[in-house]
Amino acid sequence: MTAELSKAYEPQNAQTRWIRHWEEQGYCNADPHPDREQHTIMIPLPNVTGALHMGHCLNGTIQDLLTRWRRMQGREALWMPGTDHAGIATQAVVERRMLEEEGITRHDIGRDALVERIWDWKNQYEERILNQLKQIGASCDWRRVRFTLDDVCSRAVRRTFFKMFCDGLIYRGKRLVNWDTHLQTAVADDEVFSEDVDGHFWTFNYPVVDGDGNPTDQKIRFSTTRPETMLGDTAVCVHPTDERYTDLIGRLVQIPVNGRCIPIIADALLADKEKGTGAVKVTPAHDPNDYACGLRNDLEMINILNADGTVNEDGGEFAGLDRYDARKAIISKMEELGHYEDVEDRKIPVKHSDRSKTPVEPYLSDQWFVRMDDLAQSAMDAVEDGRVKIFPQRYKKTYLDWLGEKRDWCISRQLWWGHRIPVWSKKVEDRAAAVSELSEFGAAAGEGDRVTFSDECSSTLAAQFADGIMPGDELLLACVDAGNEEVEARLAELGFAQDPDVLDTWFSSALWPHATLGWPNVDCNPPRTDGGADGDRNETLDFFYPGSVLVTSRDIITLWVARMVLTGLYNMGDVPFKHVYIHPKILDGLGQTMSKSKGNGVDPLELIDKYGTDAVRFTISSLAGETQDVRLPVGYECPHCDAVTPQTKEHQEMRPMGGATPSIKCGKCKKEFQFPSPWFTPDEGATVARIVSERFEYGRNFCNKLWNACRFAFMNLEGYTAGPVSDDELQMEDRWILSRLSATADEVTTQLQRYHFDKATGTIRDFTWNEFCDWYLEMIKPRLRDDASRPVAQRLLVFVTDTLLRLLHPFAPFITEELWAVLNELAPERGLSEPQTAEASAMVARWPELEATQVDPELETRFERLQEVIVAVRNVRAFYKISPKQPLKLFMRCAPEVAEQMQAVADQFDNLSRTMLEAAGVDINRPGASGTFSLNDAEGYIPLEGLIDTEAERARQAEKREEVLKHISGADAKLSNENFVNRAPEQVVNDVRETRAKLQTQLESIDRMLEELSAS
RNA sequence: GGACCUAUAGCUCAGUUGGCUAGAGCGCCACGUUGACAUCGUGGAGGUCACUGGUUCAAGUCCAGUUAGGUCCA
Repeated sequence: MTAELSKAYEPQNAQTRWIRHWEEQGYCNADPHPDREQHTIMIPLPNVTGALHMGHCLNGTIQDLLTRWRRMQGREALWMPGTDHAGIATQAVVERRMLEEEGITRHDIGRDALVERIWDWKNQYEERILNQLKQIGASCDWRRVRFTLDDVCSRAVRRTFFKMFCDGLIYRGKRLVNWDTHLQTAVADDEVFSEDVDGHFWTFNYPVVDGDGNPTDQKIRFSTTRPETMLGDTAVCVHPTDERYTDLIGRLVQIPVNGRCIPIIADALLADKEKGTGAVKVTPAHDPNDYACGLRNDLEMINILNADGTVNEDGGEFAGLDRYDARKAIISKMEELGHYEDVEDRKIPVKHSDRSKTPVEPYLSDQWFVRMDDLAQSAMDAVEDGRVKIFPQRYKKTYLDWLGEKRDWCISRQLWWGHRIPVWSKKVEDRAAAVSELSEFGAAAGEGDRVTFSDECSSTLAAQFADGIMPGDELLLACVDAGNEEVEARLAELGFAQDPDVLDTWFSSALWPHATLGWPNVDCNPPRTDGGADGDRNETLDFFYPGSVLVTSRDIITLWVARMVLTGLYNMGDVPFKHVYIHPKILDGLGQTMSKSKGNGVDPLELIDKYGTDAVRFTISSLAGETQDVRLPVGYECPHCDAVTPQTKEHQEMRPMGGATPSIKCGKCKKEFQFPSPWFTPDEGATVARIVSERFEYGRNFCNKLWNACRFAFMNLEGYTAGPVSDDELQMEDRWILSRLSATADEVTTQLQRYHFDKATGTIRDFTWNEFCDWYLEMIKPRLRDDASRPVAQRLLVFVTDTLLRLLHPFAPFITEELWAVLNELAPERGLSEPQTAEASAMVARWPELEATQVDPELETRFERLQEVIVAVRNVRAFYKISPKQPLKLFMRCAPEVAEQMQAVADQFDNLSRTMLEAAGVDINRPGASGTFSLNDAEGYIPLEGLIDTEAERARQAEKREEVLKHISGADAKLSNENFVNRAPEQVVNDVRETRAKLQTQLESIDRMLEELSAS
């Protein structure tokens, strides 16, 4: 039976079919299987703000590669999929869209309506993201898809919060945050970027007053870029050793615009004698440095802003003004009062919110915190003692440095989208009355700031007293565990109000590795399909936790990896994963990180459409090693003429202006076309360019090569029978390919274990292309045409193809399945020693573990000599422009044992270079008019009567001679250096001597040839 | 300000613990198409390993500094 494959692999069709097939067969599913080793990967949950880009594609490809590889090794391999709600990012995207398209803000529609809109957005993008993952071939257990805001994850969040609250790890406190006045929320430090803007540097003075507030004749000068903060100044600060001001320290100044008197203090950390006047105003509630200074010097902290950036009631006559209007008003007031001195233009670095792109204000507000000291320490210990290993190792430092700071974790966000903080609070008039009010939930008692409950209630409710927002106020905070809606309702009836804030997204993502497996529930989701049942333990969690490896990018080592370790240890008592592989980041052609927010993200489906999934995966894995970044220039393929326009920054930033969808003019055919962008959707029916990237031709070409190698093999399997092949039936090329195949399988396995995907990919590509295709297939062609030798050649061919497809499956799942299916038809039974029926699908085939004894270095060396001779002959042929079809004769001068080897493979000289080996031995001399070549231990002559160009040949050899001489002098320099000979390891010295000898042989044979050429 | 990374062929990148004549893919040049593959084959050209010092018998590789770029944390 023979089958003829199409001339080229058609990816799209195969992809659709196999995705469906895998899902139907349930190959991607993983269930507890106590007699098997487990392999667990938790996806670094992509957020639902937008579609995945090539960075995610790299991330996903690697996880799938590992999962498929481990599955083939017989592990119960779980890859858990899901997405992240990404609190602020998603809310910001939806709000921005809403404003752009409808001109409304969240305050126009209210909390519930906004949240509903965000759920719609989430549903849309979750679907798109999961589809993208499926299209890249992700073999996730799709039954287990989780979302950080779903019921299962929410329960884990509630339980963790409750547990931490009970353990005293959660507290409420004031903190200077980056306040986004547009979105009216705090944004984290990593959600802020700094940008230089044109600003001003004003100089003012404050009059020094006496104890009664009466002016003296002194004044103190200072400069500021934000005059409006004057309203919140609570000190003026100078350097303690600044002689200009020594006598003023401890005196008072009056703020002219509101009349408040504030002290002049000395603080070496804040004031700088060299800068400006040496004096600075201090606004602790509105500047990070001033805040620190305020804490050091116990200064009053006056908040002068409302959440929307307008001046609050503490601003007196300026109350209600926007901060920038207030700035103008204050400047003119100061001028009017005679305290204005000077202004200069200056570039000022201003922090902007990454979410709204508006300037943030440092803002003092109430926030919730997790105490990090012990938690952080536990996570540091886990990495220090190797329970968690980070690859590449250098990232260990990033992790430890960050955790080492043990900064308390601010977990509250003033948003509407996220896990609502499960705390209800009420103002307290009388502690005893407040405690007794809670007694209806179970015997309650006050103990310091904490309220304790009797046992039956302690798993439901926890409470503590805390300071309220206004000075002197006291609050009772009640935290409720999940699943106690009746308690929540009753608290509301008692006048308790739930905290309006939501939790930081990372709080829920930190729980991902155990929450997705069902913690703290005992029933697992989905239910077991193997007839087993979970009893009072969650077997799924028990079996799959802890995970094997986390695959992620370096920028979230601190945000996420560290926190997962810490919550894993806290909730589960064990680390969430044993290994962390940090992969390179994908940069665009301009060297910037590819990101959802920059608009330079390339949808992998674009490239998959052009090159096929396997090509994209293969290329991507060839890029993933220990390096930090990978540059991926892309271009737009003109839909009219196919010319490629490289993507520029302008393209990335183009947005619809005045309603018109942006387009690009092709440089070649001058026609316009639209293009895909994260910022907008091209017009219906418009001609849209495809995104392409030359780099993926690497993978596409490889797939084509593999396809055609198999096509060739399949065309030659007519009459194939399975059967054992004994050692003495093997030809030299068979032994060689088996040796190389074993070495390759071993190397690929080793490199995968090390997370060196680039090397694994390179190894298997080199084998396939440079060894299997270039040499082995060529060498067995004559045998496949010959009835007597065909059966064994076919068995070898089938065996090597089979092994190759297994090795390639994790890298290129679709094409290998496609080829595997055909191979199964043509040669269902295969194997060299004991042929067996092959597995139904490559995905569930066993990973090759070949005998190391098949690696035969001595044979490989002999084979290399054969290759060298053939290349040398081809070289001569090319040099003299002799047609590949014209037969040549070859004479070789070499040692007897080499001659013997050459004679043994003489057929292959004919097969591979159309050359008859006429004679070989020590006494061979150059026939007249011959082309020549010299190798380390042999020289060859090819009679070229009538074709030889003596001058050209002499020049060619002379050039070669120069090169050899250069290397000889290099070797001589070493060998004549006594220090080298005496101090370098013997092995190294011997190697150089050996090289020197080979070079000498080469030189001698070149000289002899030159001599003969001169004679002829 | 602190930390990490990168700089090797025209382009994108490999190059273990220092040690044989620094490699690959793409691109380029020449030749080649009736039998697996032009998404290909054969052959070839192309590099002062960013710069300056240092350590060493020996440096692309180690150390210090400089320059340029990227990133994280303040």
